[in-house]
This record gives sequence, C-alpha cells and structure tokens, in this order.
Amino acid sequence: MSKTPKPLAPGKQVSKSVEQKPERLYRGIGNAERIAERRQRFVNAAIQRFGSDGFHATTLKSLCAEAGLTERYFYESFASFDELLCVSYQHAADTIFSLTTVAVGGAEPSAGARMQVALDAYFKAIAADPARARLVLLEMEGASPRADQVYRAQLRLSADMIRYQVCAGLPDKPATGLSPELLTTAIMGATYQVAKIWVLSNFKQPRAHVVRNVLAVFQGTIAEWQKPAPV
Amino acid sequence: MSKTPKPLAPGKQVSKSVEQKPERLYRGIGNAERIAERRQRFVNAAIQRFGSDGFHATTLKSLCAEAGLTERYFYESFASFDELLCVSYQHAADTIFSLTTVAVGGAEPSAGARMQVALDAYFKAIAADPARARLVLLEMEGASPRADQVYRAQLRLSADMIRYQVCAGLPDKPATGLSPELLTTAIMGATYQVAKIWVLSNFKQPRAHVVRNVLAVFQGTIAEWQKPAPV
DNA sequence: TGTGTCTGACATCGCTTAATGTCAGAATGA
DNA sequence: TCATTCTGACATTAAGCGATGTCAGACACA
Repeated sequence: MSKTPKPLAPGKQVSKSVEQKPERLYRGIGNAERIAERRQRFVNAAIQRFGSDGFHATTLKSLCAEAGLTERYFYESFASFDELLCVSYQHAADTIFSLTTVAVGGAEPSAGARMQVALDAYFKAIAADPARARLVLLEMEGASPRADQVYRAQLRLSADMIRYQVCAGLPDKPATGLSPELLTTAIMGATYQVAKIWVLSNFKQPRAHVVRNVLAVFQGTIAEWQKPAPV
Repeated sequence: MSKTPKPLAPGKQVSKSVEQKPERLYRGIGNAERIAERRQRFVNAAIQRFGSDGFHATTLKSLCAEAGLTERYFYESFASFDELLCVSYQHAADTIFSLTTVAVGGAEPSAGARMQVALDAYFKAIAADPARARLVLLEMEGASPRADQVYRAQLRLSADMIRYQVCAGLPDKPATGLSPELLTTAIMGATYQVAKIWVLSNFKQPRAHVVRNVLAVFQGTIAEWQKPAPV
C-alpha cells in the first residue's frame, strides 16, 4: 500500500500527498529529464519519417527504430499514434511559423518590405528541412480527423499572420466587396500551393525566383485591396 | 473444354475465337449494359460516401450499401478499393472542370471577362454538389500514393487551363523574373484554398462575394504580369 | 554485494477491413 | 417445366498494425 506496485506508471509518477522525490539518476540525468529527452527523440523521428516516407508508410515500429527506442517508451509520452502525428506537426509548423514572424518583425514597416521578407524567410525555412516541409505541407491533410483539425487551425493562424503582421497598415476596409479575411486566405493558399510544388520538385527552381512570383501575387492583390472603386 | 466452367469471369466474358453472343437479357437489358450500369452506381455511391463521410470513414461495405449492390459486383468493375477512389474522383473532377471550361468558351474574349466567368462557373459547380466538392477538394490528398498522383495531375491540368484558356491573350513573357507557370499555379492555389474554406463553412458566404475576392487576386496578379518593369 | 528500479527486446492480443469464396434462390429462355 | 445463368446475402480468409504485456538483464544506490 505504501508503494504502488504497478510497474507502468502512465507517464507521471503517482503523486502521493506531498511530492516525494525518488529522482533516481540514470546516465547522470534525472527521471523527468530522461522522459522529456525520449519524447523529443520521438518527435524528431516522427518529423523525419512522416516527412520522408509519408504518413501512411510510417508505422509505429519504424518510428521506434528511427528514434532508437521501443514501443514501451512511445506510450510513455503519447496516448496514441495519432497524437504523435499532431504533436510533431505542431512542432514543425511552429518552427517555420516562428522563423517567418521573427523575420517579419525585423523588417521595415512598409507592406512591400514585409511581404518580401516574410516570403523569403518562409521559403528559406521550407528548404532548410525537406522532411519537415513535407510533413507540414503534404502529410497532414486527411491523415485523421484530429490531424485535419490541427492542420486547419494552423492555416487560420497563417492567414491571420499574413493579415495582421504582413499586411499591417493597410486600410481595414478594402475596396468595395473585398474582405481582408478572404483575400489573405487566398494569398496564403497561393503560397502553400507554390510551396508544395516546390517541395515536390525537390527545390528545382531558385528560392529567389519562387519568392519573386509569389510576391507578385501578394502585391497585385494588395493593389486591388487599396483600389478606391471598381472601374 | 468447350465451355469455361468458371462462374466468375473477370469482367469480360472469355473471347473464344470469334465473339459469340450469349447476350442474355435481364430486366430487358443486355449484359454489357447491366455491368456498365452497376459500375456507374458504384461511382455515384463513391462520390456520395467519400464526399460525405470522408475517405477514411468509408468502407467497402458502406459503399456497397449505398450502391445497393454487393462486394461481388464491386470487383466486377474495379480491381481495388483504391481504384474506385481514383475513378470516382476523376469523374467528379472532370464534371467540374468541364462545367468551367464550357463557360469560359462562351465568354467574351477579354481576360477580365473570362476570369469572371470561369470563377463563377467553378464556384457554382462546387456548390451544386457539396459531396462532390468535398471529394475533389479535401479527400484525395494523401489518401493513397495513386490518389496523390491522380490528384496532382488534375492540379496541373487546372493550372494549365487557367494559363491557356483563362489568361489567354496575355503576353507570353511576363514582367522580369515572373513565370506564367508559377503565377497560374499560385492563383490556382488561391482558388482551391478559398473553395476549401467555402465548402467547410457550408457555403456560408454568397457565391458572388467569394468570386469577387478570388477575382481580385486574379486581376491583381495579371496586372503584375503585364507590368513592364519593376519600379 | 544486494536490492529495487529502469531499460530494451520481443511476444501477443485484438480489431479492422479489403478481398475472396460459397450457395441457395430468382429470373430468363427454350 | 426444365436447365442455365444471374443475383444477393453471407461466410471466410489473410494480413496489417496499433496497442499491451512479459521478462531477463543492466544500472544506480545503499
């Protein structure tokens, strides 16, 4: 009774009344830290395998092999296969997103400069890790109901980022009949589509060229946005 | 030896030397026609179920139930589950594609008019059958390697259609650094993304509004396309 | 050195589902 | 009416794989 005889604590040791620390060291590393390290290895392995072999071709076993760990530790950190997909996606998407927003934050205040900087940073982040890009761009949609949810939430976030950070300073009311929400959704879709093609082509075209073309779509759209009235 | 005793001919009756017709009528309908009819019922059922429940939630049995037929007849017309997915997708995509191109064909020759007509026809076709739209827009990507192939081929076709039919008459060499291929890919991506959002929102916004906004992206991009030199 | 926890390899379960097989009975044409 | 083919319902197979369980041996701590 004084000890829980169950060998498989579900991730957290049972908190008795007060936290007593049986923090036994292994490799000189504490318990919580080891768990966190294993978890991270799974996340990295997931980005690698999902992004390289594709979601459907990736099995629990191949993931464990990539991580150099066994199933036992998988369920130490994740409730299901699905969960790891979403977690690793979120990790990958967050990285790309953050690389982009940081770049935008350091750009000159004009919309044109921000668009240029944002797109360049985005496509740079895409090219920096092809597996990560594949996961973020190609493997999530339709993978599972939950994956769809997570993916779409990220799309909304991207569109909002374009709207409030990249296109900041533009009139809140665009030309008659135009809505900022739809327009930013559209140019985000354009960016995604070009990024997909780019990834699938193994980055055949130079990044500057890709950026230049998507930038034209951005700028053209913004010009319409600012147009006073339809001719 | 004179007759093949196998009850399950694989779709076509064995052609001996010359085609002898044992065309026995059922319901007053010949053999080949009955097979074709059943095949079509499966295709329609597939568009319905894949588009409503989603690809992953659709099973062979649920498809057969929807079609009012049994597994036996499924394999009479399709080699695998995967094949029906691709065939039904192609059928659905062809319909939408054709509705759009026909409309474009009847439009005035100016690029502006063609864009307007094309987008209106496209979104009309999307709204006309939500299940079909869901299949075409949301269910294919990542469903299977073959589905991916088919889907991407259709995307290329759509981009080319925009390029050669909708944007016809524009200078073949756009402004410095711009490529028609990338630009049409981009605005196609914008269209797809808005269509996805529209479908997922259950067509909350009026079609004209959606068309108006995507049209702005088209027109803005074309304006950049025609720009003589970067300022 | 001994005790108890942690680790890794592997076995096994349980479930889903595509794909194939079986068979009785209905519909057809002679 | 009879023989043949077609039809529909259902049973069975076969395989993949996520999830769980087992256990001997390694490692830390006293």
